[in-house]
Amino acid sequence: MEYNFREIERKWQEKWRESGIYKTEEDESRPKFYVLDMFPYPSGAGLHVGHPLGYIGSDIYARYKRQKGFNVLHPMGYDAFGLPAEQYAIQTGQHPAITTGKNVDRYREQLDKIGFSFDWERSFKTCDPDYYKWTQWTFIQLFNSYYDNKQSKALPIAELESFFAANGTYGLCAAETEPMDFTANDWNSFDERQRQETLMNYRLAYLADTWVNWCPELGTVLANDEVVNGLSVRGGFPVERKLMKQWNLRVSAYAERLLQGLDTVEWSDSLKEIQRNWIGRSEGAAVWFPLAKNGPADWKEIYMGSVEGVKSEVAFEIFTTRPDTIFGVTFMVLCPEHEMIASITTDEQKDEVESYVTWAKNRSERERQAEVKKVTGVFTGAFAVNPLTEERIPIWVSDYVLSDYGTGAIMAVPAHDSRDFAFARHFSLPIRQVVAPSQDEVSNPDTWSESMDSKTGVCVNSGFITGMTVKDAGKAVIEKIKALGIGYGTVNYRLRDAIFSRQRYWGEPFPIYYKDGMPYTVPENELPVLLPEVDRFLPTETGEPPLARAKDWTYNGFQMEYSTMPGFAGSSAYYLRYMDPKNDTALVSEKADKYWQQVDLYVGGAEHGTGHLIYARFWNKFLFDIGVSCKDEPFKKLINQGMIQGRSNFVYRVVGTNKFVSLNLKNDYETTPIHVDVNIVHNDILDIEAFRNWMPDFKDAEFVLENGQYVCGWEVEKMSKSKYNVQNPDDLVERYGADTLRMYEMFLGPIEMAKPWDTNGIEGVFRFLKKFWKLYFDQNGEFSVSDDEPTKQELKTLHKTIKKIEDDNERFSFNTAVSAFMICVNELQEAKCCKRAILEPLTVLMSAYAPHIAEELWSLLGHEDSVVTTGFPACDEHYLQDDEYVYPVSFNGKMRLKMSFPANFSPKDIEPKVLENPDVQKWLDGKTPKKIIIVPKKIVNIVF
RNA sequence: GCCGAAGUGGUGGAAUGGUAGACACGAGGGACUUAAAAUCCCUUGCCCAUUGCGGGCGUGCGGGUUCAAGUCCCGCCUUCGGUACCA
Repeated sequence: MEYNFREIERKWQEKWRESGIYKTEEDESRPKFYVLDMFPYPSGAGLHVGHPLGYIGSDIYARYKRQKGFNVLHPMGYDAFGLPAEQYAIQTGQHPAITTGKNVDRYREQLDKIGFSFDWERSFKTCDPDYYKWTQWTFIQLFNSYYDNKQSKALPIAELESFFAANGTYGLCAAETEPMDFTANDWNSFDERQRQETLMNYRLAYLADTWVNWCPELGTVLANDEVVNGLSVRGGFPVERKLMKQWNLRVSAYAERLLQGLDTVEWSDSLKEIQRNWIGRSEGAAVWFPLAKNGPADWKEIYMGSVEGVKSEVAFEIFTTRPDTIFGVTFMVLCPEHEMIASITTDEQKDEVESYVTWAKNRSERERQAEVKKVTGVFTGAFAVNPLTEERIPIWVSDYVLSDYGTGAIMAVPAHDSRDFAFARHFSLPIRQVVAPSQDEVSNPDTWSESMDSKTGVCVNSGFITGMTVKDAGKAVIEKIKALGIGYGTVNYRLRDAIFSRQRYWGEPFPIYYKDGMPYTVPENELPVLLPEVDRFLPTETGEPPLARAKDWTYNGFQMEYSTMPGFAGSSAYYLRYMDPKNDTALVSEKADKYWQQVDLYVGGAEHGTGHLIYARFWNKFLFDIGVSCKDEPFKKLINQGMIQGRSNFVYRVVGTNKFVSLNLKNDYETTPIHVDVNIVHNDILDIEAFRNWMPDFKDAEFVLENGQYVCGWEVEKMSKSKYNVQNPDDLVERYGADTLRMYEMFLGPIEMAKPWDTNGIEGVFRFLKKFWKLYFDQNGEFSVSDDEPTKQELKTLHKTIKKIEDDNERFSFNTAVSAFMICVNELQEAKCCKRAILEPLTVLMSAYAPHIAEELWSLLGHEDSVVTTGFPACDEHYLQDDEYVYPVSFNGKMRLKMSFPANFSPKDIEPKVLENPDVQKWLDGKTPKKIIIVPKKIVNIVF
């Protein structure tokens, strides 16, 4: 019987569906294991071969874990809200829900063909109201929480209200948008509006005027991770900065926990490092620099008392990571957005400062980034006082200081910071060296070509810290400013709060309405707030988001929020929902959460390192704080499948003709390379007939062949339609079957490595499966398996394979596992082994990789049950032992000959036998060896 | 610039510090066949020798540690990913 993969795969996929064999339930009697793939955004283009790479890997692991006795949760769903469906809706008028539905059906169809063991009963889309109800619910909890820095956790906002009523802000230690200062009496006399505005400064989901990345083309704001090089990730449109009232999530409150948590998860070092950089923790000091309004004489009075006593109208708070260089400060710089600029600028400088600030604020992100090296700035005419040297220093404004990091104001130390250096040189400001490699290596900074940014060395020209190492001096300065009450040691993070509003239609509506201009939440029992219908998916004429078009978009007569939530809202807790997807009283029941705990293995692309994987961790930590999730970290182990790049093929057209010349002859002509559809090229040989039919232009093409064939060139590029290098898995499944595709995708290389997609080797895997199939059939094609006792050699082959597959599965080395199967089948074929005792366990091993063929053979072997419910075979090491072992014998490390000894020989027994060997004697040539190194079962090395 | 990962045949890639190139593709040769497909066998890192053997060189480059280095250490080069005025 032939290996008819089409029939076999159709048959078993149907059986699995009918029997619901992959349905999962909580089962206290078995240990659990949760394997999750990053769910896909169902785009119109369907799945390409890059998608299943991770899914196949996780499916193999899930099946392997089931065989090992685990109760495996392995769900799949869709990240269905998002821009492409909406852009399509704008162009065609078709509702995004319809487009999304169609795409989801197509994805499902494609996924089903590959034979995954997903529990589809747990599936959902993020745009399902039953699901986004809980996204909205979580938002309400965020709105009603603040972050307590002492306990390092989120607490109910009501507790903050009681705190204010009793203490005002005195002793408060909470994450905040900006510092506030009021007493209990103040609070108690506040009206409702003032209280709401105050609380907004602390809520974890808060509304605030925010400098945002505004993308006019998309008509929406974007988060930092959605903007690359000043262009939107989706569409590549320019992005500008704009001050807008936006919802934000106080992700920054969790910066330290997000950083610490990385030490507790099993992720790749590179991905952890990406997140650490994104969080960007830096230790340093905050220092108050007073304004020298009336000269140095009166500034000291300002400092009577504590830091709290310093009035921000007369002093600037700066952040520095180099307090040790404070004696080298020669000027200060404020960001153009700094609120004190207007009040300090002198009359003479007013016009110049105003025009600079206007210019700087209107510069687009892209312009700003393109001109990073260009130094711009303006002097305010005002001076500050360096609190340690009592010197007057000029205050400048420049856009190299960012408004949203630190305090938007810096002390400039041009000698030891490259940006300050460039600025000082450009505007001829003084540069003073305060750090040197050693006391006597001081030089004239005017002769320097760059600043000395090194954080090693000793302080010079630095008052009381002169002579100290940089490290000690930093500590000493912090002590000093603390004692003086003008500053303190502190930590700053690069991680910003996440902007949470999108002025788009196709997203979760906010459960928020406005009363007297203040936002209030819709009661939880009225969730979900359904996405309303609109006539068009565009902003209104007055520039309001599309939801403003909805009829009667109100709650009890109050206007609802017009923005919707961003894509990451729906993807931030979906892994929790899979634990209990049908629950309509909770995001996840306590019971389900206690059982499944967290994702044990998460598989997906590293491109989500600074987006989804930060947001989901934040979201989960919050849910942990409020008792919804029992684990602080959502994803215990993470595997990043490498990106699949495209492998493009080219034909070479002779310039000005319709003649195409084969790769190795092209140097004889003047040619232009043209992308050719990879689907009409096999092993780099062009299917000429198919090429002629591919495009009308090529109908009458002529060819210059080599050896009767047209050889195409190739290059690794991004997979894209325009490069004709997209391969969709359906074609391969149709041609070779799902089992071949599964094994081939694994065979390509290590799952974590980026690699070009290349079908050139798929024949080999297909041949292997045919060979595997043939082991079970005799020459006449009849199924024929013998019950004879296997030989020692056959048992060795089997158990070697069991051990190897187990090891490889555990370390996700699926490519070497496929090779191990090939070796095994080759050996069995050579031995003409068709014994049940060997083939049965092999079938079970194979079932994780090629489940359809394994099921078919399992049933032919006479089993009633399914192979996927059968346990992983045990390896008996006894069969792996050799009677005899071949030692490579080397001289001074160079291999010369091989000798075999009984496996149980000890080094002591081997040594004399080696020396007796005539070849060894020849090599020794009468000399006595200095040393003989014998590593059992490894090598004999003679040193002389 | 900074951070991270990786450089091995014509190609994808194997190698707990111990015979580098497993396994596969491709290529060349052969068997079967009227023929093709399918299948099977042999060769295949480079160079020299080739009647048989055999010998030399080889894991991006330069050093080092070791009896022994693709693997460990130091210094470079290249490629890919992340990030980028983050004070």
